[in-house]
Order: sequence, then structure tokens, then C-alpha cells
Amino acid sequence: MCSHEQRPQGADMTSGVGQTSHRCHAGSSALSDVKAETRAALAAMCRPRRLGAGQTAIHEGETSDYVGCVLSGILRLQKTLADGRQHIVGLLFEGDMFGRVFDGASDFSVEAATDAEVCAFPRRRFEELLSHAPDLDRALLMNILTELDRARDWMVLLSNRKISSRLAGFLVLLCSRFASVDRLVELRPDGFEIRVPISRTDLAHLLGTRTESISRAFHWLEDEGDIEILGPDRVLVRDVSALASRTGDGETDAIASLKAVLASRRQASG
Amino acid sequence: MCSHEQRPQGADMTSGVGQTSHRCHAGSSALSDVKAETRAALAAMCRPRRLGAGQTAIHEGETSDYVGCVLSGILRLQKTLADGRQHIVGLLFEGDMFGRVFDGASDFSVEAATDAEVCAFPRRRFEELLSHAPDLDRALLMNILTELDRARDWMVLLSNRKISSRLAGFLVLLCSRFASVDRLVELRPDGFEIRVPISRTDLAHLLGTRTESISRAFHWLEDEGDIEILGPDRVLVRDVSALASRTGDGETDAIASLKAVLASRRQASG
DNA sequence: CGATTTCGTTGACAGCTGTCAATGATCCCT
DNA sequence: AGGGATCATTGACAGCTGTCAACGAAATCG
Repeated sequence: MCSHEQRPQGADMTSGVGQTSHRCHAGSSALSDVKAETRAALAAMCRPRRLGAGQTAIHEGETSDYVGCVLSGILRLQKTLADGRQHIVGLLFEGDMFGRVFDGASDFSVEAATDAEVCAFPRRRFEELLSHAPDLDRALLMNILTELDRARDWMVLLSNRKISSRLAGFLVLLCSRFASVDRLVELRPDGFEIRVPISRTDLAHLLGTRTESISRAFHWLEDEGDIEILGPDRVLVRDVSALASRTGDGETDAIASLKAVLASRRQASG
Repeated sequence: MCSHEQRPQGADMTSGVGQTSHRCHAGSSALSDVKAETRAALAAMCRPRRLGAGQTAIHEGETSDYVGCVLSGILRLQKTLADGRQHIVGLLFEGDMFGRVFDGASDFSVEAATDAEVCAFPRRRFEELLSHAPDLDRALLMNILTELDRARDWMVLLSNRKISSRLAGFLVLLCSRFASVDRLVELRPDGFEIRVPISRTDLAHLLGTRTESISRAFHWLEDEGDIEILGPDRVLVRDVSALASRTGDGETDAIASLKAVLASRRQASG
């Protein structure tokens, strides 16, 4: 029920709900820690929705009637300034939640950066469930704390003046998020290949610059030997450590664990 | 108990706790909505602490043993990069909370930007109380949501390339936070005076630049007629709207309500 | 009161980015 | 396959900031 995708004919509601529950909490979802009972309640109130690239899920300044969870694709959290400039303050990947509970309108709009599927929970019913399910309440709190940390890490990244440093940081972040999912990172003898899932324009709005500078930063990193540009959305990462060092934050624990994950995957695949 | 300040002789524990409770929730505190009963429990576990300017409350990467609430002064939330650069991701004012509940270490350190007093709640006992006091849990959730919004608004502010635009945004933000507190904003015939509560160095780290650029930005805004520099930490704001328009976000609701507050205060004082 | 240190300010110059303009590449639709 | 639209890239130039250096002001300490 949580997805508009075709299901085998004859699937009854129960199996439908089970599938929803599974999909809503796949991977590193914010809701993966809640009890089965709570998950069932969530699945029951879940309204599936498919968004085309560019479509708006929540309008800026509007009080949304639902809370959402990303099933597939990428959403962007953004603000349009009075002078027409746009700025993206965050990306939402599979398993991320969005929308606000209890209080009013969000100052940011949520739009699909790619074709996407989301799971929509009616806000009132979600809040009702929150009051009776401490595990969900706890999970939501942890989720928001994580978001807050990510936002602050992102600020530090944006404090880099050179655009190539910001781009390097973004690529490292992409690697960290994608490393554990097979289909998103392809190992190669001379590094590993990732997909840059958003357009140059979105990348520019995300990194606080323009597409021209994004282009220059990509090719500068290629000249330095850190990456190789395989296509507009395909990048071969040759040296993660080098990329990380360009952000000024050097070899962190996150980088170390990323390299460990990739090494173990490389070993597993021969 | 929550403050080291002198109390009238003979005050017993009860009045002490009452005072603590009062001080911890003064102004627009994050905890102002919790029940009296919960407030009493908080007051009972409160450990007062006084911090000198520059002193560290929570070290980067360290799991803190307590959750804190600012009583007076200003704390900065910051990160030191491997290359030595420092970046401030947020300021904590009176009534703001800091420290993490439930999960591990914070990647940011919390330091006193000015002399400050904080209220420290032992983390375990605070978490225990959270589980039994839904009102506190709710208040904390709302508080963190507010912090998340502030962080994202701050990101938008930092997307301004001109330092003078960022500084203008910061001054407007200061006005918004201080407007309702008499001692922090002094009305004058040609505008209103505010105190810039942190040094040029901190301002530079906060706005992602250097002290020289901060200085230039201040004097540029003065040349434009938006402000007048009365002293290193005293600024006369002549035209809030002009300042706001320089951030690219124009005349928002926040600006309108700020002007309304100042107008009513001006009327009240004659 | 004077010396020292810290802080804020100002100037000169190099480096990077924003802007404008033009070109090349790719995708989509017919 | 052709044509149009969108996207990515590259070049030239101006503007702003970072850096280095020097100066002035204010606070601190003896």
C-alpha cells in the first residue's frame, strides 16, 4: 500500500501492509528501531505517493497535513529567497523523514530532486500515535537529533571558501551514505564509482555557488588526481583520503569506517 | 541551587528550589511549557555551574555526563578542524539547552563566549525523568525542532557571499532575539541600540570569515547608513528593514513582528 | 603612571568566485 | 535522422575576500 508499484495479483491487505512496513523501514531508516506493533500502526495509516522530478511535496510556509518518509529517490529541502535565489539546506535520501510534528508551518519547501516515492502519514494520526507509542517518540527524537548534527556538519563543510573543497566534502558524504548499498557504489580496480544523483544546478544551490563553479571544481579535482569524471552523473573516486583532506577536516573516524566498509566489500567480491 | 549568586541569608531549600525553577525557565526558555511538577523534579536535580569566558563546558567528541541549560551569558557551539581552523555553528543564549540525550558523543564543543552561568542536569537522571514526564519529552522535541530550524535558517544566511550581508543578517537576528528583553535593547530617537555580545574573532568564526572582513563589513554598513558604530560592542541600528533587505530575504514576518514589538515598547515608554 | 598585551582597524596585493557570453554535448520528440 | 531544448563546459573580466603587514586604541598589570 505504501507504493504504487505493481504487486502480485491476489495479494490481500495483510500482505500489503506487511510490504509497506518492510519498505518504510528498509535500510537505515529512522524508524527501524520501533516495535513491530508500532510499525503495524504506522503501516496502517500510510498513504503512498509518487512524485515526479521537480514536484513539490510540501510548499514553503504551508502547514503540511502529513509527515513523510522517503521510500526511493531524493528530495531536496530548500528555501526561495525574496530576490529569487534558491538555497538547498539538505537532501533527503531513502529512509529519511520530513515534515513537522505538533507545531506550525515549515519555512522550507520539500521537492523531489529525482523521481521519488514517499510514504505519507496523516499528521494528526501520526501525532496521536506518538502520544501512545513511546518507542516511536524516542525514534523520532533520535532522528531529529541526527538531522541537527547533519545540518551542523553541513555548515562546517560550507565554511570552506574554495568550492572544490566543498565539492570534495559532498562527494565524501555521498560515499559514506552509499557505501553500504551495493547498487549505489561500484567497486573498480582503481577506485570506486558513485552516481551523483542530482543536477549541476541543484549541486550549485546546495553548495552555495553557481553551476560554472561546480564544473570548474569537478575538473580541478580531476586534474589533482582525486577523481575521474566518467560522465555528468558518474564519478570514479580514486582517493577518498585526498578528498577528505581537502575539506580541512582530515582523516576522521567516518572516513576510516568508510574505507573499512569498502575494503571488506572488495574482499568479499574477490 | 542553580546559581552561585548570593541569596538572602536564611533562605531554605524550598525557596532555593523555587528560585532555581524560576531562573531555569525565565524568559523564552525551552522548558517554559512543562508542568510545575516536572519543573520541580528538574530543579531538584539541577547542578549549578559558573563558566569563565573561554572555558569549555563540553569537549568535542566527548560523551557528556550532563545536559545543560543556559542561565546567563552566551555559549558557543563550535568545531575545530584538523587544519586548525575553527568554526562556530551556533550561539546559545539564556534559556537555550545543550548537550545530547540518549546517544553518544557530540562532534561539537560547547564553550563560554562570555562569562556564563549554566544549569547542569545529570544526563542519566534527566533521561530517566524524560521517560516518565511526557510533557518534558514534548518540550525537548519542540526545542530540538526549533534548533533545527535555526540551524537551517543560519545556513541560508551563510549562503550570502558578501560578508556585509551575513553581518546584516546576524544583527537582525540579534535584534529579534533581544527585542523583548528591556536591558538588551535600548530605544533611541534615531533607532535602537544593541550590544554585540561576542568578540570580532568569534563573529568571524561564526560568519565564516576573518576579523578584517568583519571590520570592513561593519564600516560598510555604517557608510550605507544602516547602522552607527558606537563602540566595539555597541551598535545603533538605524534601519532594520534595510539590514533585512541586504540578506536577500527581504521583509519577512519576523521583521514585521520585530518592528511591532519595538514600536509598542517605544509607545509604552512615552 | 607607564609598559605590555590584546583587540580593532586600515592598506596593498593576490587569488578565487560571480557574471556574462559563447560553444559543445546530450537528450527528447517528432 | 533532424531539430530544438536543456545541460555542461570554457573563457574573459570585474568584484570581493583572504592574507600579510602595519598602525592605533583600549584594557591589563605591575
